[in-house]
Order: sequence, then structure tokens, then C-alpha cells
Amino acid sequence: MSEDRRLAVLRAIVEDYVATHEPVGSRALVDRHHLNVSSATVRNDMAALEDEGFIAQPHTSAGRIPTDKGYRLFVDQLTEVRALSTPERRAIQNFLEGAFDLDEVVDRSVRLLAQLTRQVAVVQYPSLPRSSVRHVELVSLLPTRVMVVVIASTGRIEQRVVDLETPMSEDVLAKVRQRINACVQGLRMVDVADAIAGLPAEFAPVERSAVVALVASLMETVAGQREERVVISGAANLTRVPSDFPLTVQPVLEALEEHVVLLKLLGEVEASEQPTVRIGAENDVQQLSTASIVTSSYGGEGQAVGNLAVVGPTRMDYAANMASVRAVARYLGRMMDAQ
Amino acid sequence: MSEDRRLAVLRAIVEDYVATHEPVGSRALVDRHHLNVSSATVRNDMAALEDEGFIAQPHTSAGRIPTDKGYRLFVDQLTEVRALSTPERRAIQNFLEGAFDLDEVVDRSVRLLAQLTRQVAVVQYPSLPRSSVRHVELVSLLPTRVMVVVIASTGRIEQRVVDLETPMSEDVLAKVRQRINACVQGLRMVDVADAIAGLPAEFAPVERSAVVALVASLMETVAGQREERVVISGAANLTRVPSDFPLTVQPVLEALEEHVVLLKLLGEVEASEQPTVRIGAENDVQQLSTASIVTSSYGGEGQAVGNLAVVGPTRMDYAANMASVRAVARYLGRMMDAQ
DNA sequence: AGTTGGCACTCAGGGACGACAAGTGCCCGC
DNA sequence: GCGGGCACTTGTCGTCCCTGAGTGCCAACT
Repeated sequence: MSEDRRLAVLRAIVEDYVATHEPVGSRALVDRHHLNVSSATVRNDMAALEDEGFIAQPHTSAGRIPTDKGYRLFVDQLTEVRALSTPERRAIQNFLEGAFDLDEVVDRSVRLLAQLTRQVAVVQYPSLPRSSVRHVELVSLLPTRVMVVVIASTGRIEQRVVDLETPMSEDVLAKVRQRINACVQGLRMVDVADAIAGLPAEFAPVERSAVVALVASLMETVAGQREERVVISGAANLTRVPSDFPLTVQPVLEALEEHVVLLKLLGEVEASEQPTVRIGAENDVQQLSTASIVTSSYGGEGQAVGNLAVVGPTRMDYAANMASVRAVARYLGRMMDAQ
Repeated sequence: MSEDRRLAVLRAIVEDYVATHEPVGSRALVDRHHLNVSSATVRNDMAALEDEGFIAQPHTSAGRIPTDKGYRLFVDQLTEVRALSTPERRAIQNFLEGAFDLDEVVDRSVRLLAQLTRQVAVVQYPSLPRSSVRHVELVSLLPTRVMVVVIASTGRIEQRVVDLETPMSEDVLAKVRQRINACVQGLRMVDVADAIAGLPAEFAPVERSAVVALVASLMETVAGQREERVVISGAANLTRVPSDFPLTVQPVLEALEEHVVLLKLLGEVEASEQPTVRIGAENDVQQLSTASIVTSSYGGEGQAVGNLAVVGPTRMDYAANMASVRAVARYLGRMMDAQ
């Protein structure tokens, strides 16, 4: 009994099941794939694969479907990610290039990914702590109220309103603005706090408390604990899956609406060129135990600034989805550089 | 045959059907509501209501369900929108008050609305053309590339990158910035274009083309044709509806993902204190012909700056949803003022 | 040893059928 | 105009049976 053929059988089962969404039997297998053996032989292989836990039968006398473990083996066998066709690549490029600002880039990316994969797509905004400062602006709203605006190198903008104990004149504000920018422009966000810690000391005591408030607010902003943002698209694709999955669509949708959960999912990926796949229960988010997730990070110049993902039923087309995820991640990284 | 009682019967049918999601029969009606008549009498009323098109039977010998026309009459009878309970109001206030910036206010509002109504909620960002300018910032990225940032009175921030034909020094940029702000601060967005049209003339001919580009970009930004943004929440609620609705959930989800469609829906409301209801086919978006929409506008000081809505099956609790929509719209308007 | 044809067995899915119950429409007396 | 009564309609539910796909296993073949 050849080990190679067993793997071929598993692969065939996964492919057929993904295509038809129906349990696949030994007969159908030999018909559709030209394994040069009889159905009886395939049945023996299948029995072995079932013993090892790679496939299962929904009921006796039905065909086999892959288990999570089976998908895992299948995915691990996919050594190289298939490249997208040139028309596909061109479509991606055209689609993303018309974008004006970051919001639009992210929005288009997530829609594109959902469309390419016909699954639910998730894209995280460039993480603030992982990017650098382009400009800091202080806008006076009232004498005692200032809006702190941070523009990141990725094009992302964060704002925050600070109430001051003592009013601050436009002149002083301009000076603070000038000093802050001199200190932090081009710095990575994580280094900002150190760079501006000494600033208040430069100012006269009467102004100091206000400057401290501004500096503190800026530090909070760049720390950006709660500033991670994600967008999702393609939820409608969840409803297109046939038959039984509808029952499981609700927990998935619920999980997707919890941005905390999403960020956790995305955050678990270590930065990597290659897309990562998590299958069914491999996900430690319980609500997603019937779903698989293909994630990748993106970023300019090898530096990851964010992650993106595709979420779908475990019976998804892993090869195609991995290719799409990788392609969109690359283009998105390129856009970050370009900005 | 009393007209009043017929209306009472219709109301009872709507209420029961919304509560149970099952066709309601004459017997059940007299049991659950104390109409002081017999089931036979109710049957006569029902026959009349059916003749007039307010209710229908899914099949002979089943109970009645309201038609779109029936819901319409029912909603029109709801003279006053029920007020929310004080604990509910307090919950809303607490929930919205912790928000730091506009993104967070909008995000929390839409989640809150979805949670209150257990439907899909949609909130439009404050419309740019309908708000006024707080501050314009010009950030030099390269000598020939400037980022134009507009901060609106609602807290909304729009940005846009402009490439200049001729490089511009920091000094000139500062002067342009100063002049622009002097002209437009506090102005309504729609009036901005006129106010800055004459600006380039103030500058030396060598600088003029660059100033023109900046001014043009600013005009485009405030015109904000494509800058309307919406967020949605509670898509998972669509999957919770029982039985047959799942079949119609896909088109609804798809429509909701098309922000163009959503904006059209939201845009059709004329600004009004009272929530507006559109039922089933009253919607001219075909995909939403099985859905009802409760919309309202919001804004500070009586000036509408945006809209929000709840989308759900026609068999929704109109009274409760109208109350929630109105409440959230009010709080949101208040937040706009406060910012 | 590995492969193959053959065969008995299992079981989900799909009609057919009948009992049931909810609900209606209608007539007639009040 | 209201209400009791009754015949009629029809969807739902459970039962039964049949069919077909698919399996596991065994004996024979290479």
C-alpha cells in the first residue's frame, strides 16, 4: 500500500469535497481523478486514512469528508503558493491604485479581497505603534481645549481632544507645535514617548502644566492601545455557503463583529512573507471552530505594519485563498511605501 | 361593524405576528387580547381587512399575516413614539459618553443601536458639506507634495495628498495656511469654495500655480462627493430571524455592503425630528423589498448633519425601533454639539 | 504483499399515506 | 350587528417503505 497514493487520495478527497460540498465516495474518486487503481483499492486507502483521523464519514454508508487534521495535512502539502494570473494581478493593481487616502486604500483592499476569495475579508489598519510620525498638529478649539492630531507615515491620522487647566495662547501653542515636530518627526511611534518626555522643562512654569497635558495626550495617542482598527467586508458571502453551514454562520458573524476577537486573531500571526492558515479548532476562538482563517501581514520594506485575513468555512479553496491573501498583502505593502 | 374594532384587530394581528412570527388566527386573537367579541366576529373583521389588502393568508386555513399595506396602516396609527425607560436612557448616555473622537462616537452609536433594536444598524458619518470648517492644515511631505487636512466642526477629518508642479517652501506654505484659515474658519463647507476662490491672486505669479492646486484640492475635499461614509453593525442579528427569512438574508446583506445603496437609502429621508419608516416594497431598493427601514437624521442645534437607520424584516417591532432610533439620533446630535 | 471483483449490509433521503389540528367561511338564530 | 355551530380546507407530523449510494470484507488474482 503506497504512501504516496494515500496522500493523492486525501488530496483528491479535499479537492472534490471543496468543489462539490458533498461527501465523496470511492467510486466518484476514481472516475474524476485518474488514479490508476480500482475503487476497492481506494476504499482500503480510505479506511487507513480514516483510522489515522484524516477523513470521516458523516454517517455510515456515506462518502468521506476531510477532518480538520486532513485539511491540515493537505495544506502542509501545498508547498508553493500558486501565483495569480497576470490579468488577476493587473485587476488588483488597477483597483487599488485609484485610492486617494488611507481610508480608501484599506476599504478597497478589503473589498477586493472579499471579491477575489468570495469569503469574508478582514484588513487591519496600519498599526500605529509600528509606524512612524510624519507630522503632529495642534489645533486650538477653545483657549483651554486643544485637538492633538498625529499623522503617521502610513497616512493614518489619529486625533484626540485635550482640556487644559490653564488657557494657552496661539503663540505658545505654535512654539509647542514647532518643538514637538522637531523632536518627533520621522521617529518610530514607540520612540516618541522618550523623545518628548523632556519637553515641558523647556517652558516657563506658568505654561508647564498645559504643555504636560499636551505631551501626555500625545503619548497616549501614539501608545495607541485602543487605536487598532479593522474593517471587514464580504459578510454576504457567508450566506452563500450551501446547506448546513447556515447554522454555523451566526457565531461566525458575531465573532467578526467583535473587533477585539478579530484583532486577537490577526495578532496571533507572526510577521511572515507567507500566508498562515488556521483550520477549524486550531483557532482558539471557539465561535470560529467551524471556520478556517488565512492570514498574512503586510507592510512596506519588509517591516510589517498590519495584518489581513480571509475567513471562511473549513471547506474552502486554500490554494486560491492563500494566493489572493498574499497578493493583496503585497500590493497593500507597496501602497504604504508609496504614500 | 365598527371601524375602530377593525383597526384594533389589525393592531392585534401585527403585534402578535411580530411577537410570535406565526400566522395568527381568530381564536388566538380573542384569547390574547381582550377584544370583547367572539372569534366569529373577529373572523368577519379579518375577512374585511383581507378584502382591503391589509392582511393575507399564507395558505387557506392558516392564520393571517399583515401585508406591507397593513404594516403601513399600523405604523401610521402609532401617533406618538414611545419614550425609552429611564434606565435605557441612562445606559445610552453612559455608553456614548466615554468616546474620545468622532470615529469612536460613530462606532459606539452604531453598535448601541444594533444592540438596542437587535437589528442591523447603520450610521452615516456627519456629512461634510453639511458641517463647517474648524481648521485646515497643510503638511509638507516633499517639496512638491502636500497633504491637505480638513478638520470639520463635527470632529471629522478629511485628508488628501496633492502633487505640485513647482516646489513650495515652508514659508510660503505657512502663509497659504494662514490665509486659508483666515478665510474659511467657521464657514459652512458649502461656502468654502467661494471664499477661497480669490486666494491665488494674492500670491506672486511664480507661486500661483501651486496655490491654485492646493485651493483646488481643498475645494474638492469640501465638496466631498465621494466622501460620505457609513458604518454598519449587527449583521449577525439578521441570522437570528427564524424560519423563512434566512432565504432573504443574502440580498439584504449584499445591499448593506454596497455603501452606495446605503447612502441612497439614508439620503432619501428629509431631515426630520421624527423617525421615518419605509416598509417592504416602499423601498425602491429591490433587494430590500422584504425589509423595513427606520431612519432619522441627527445633528446639533436642529441642523441635520447625517442620518442613521435600522434595517430589519418587515415583521419588526416598529414602536420600539422608532424609539431607539430617535433616542440614539438625539444623543448623537448632542455629541456633535459637544465636540 | 498489494490489488481487484463481488457481495451482503447499512442508512439517509424521498415519496405515499393517514391522522390531526388549526383555522376559515358561512348560515342561522338572537 | 353579533355569536354559536358546523362543514370544509389544508399544512404538519409521524409512519412505512423503497431506492440508491456507499461501505467493509472476503476470496481470488498477479
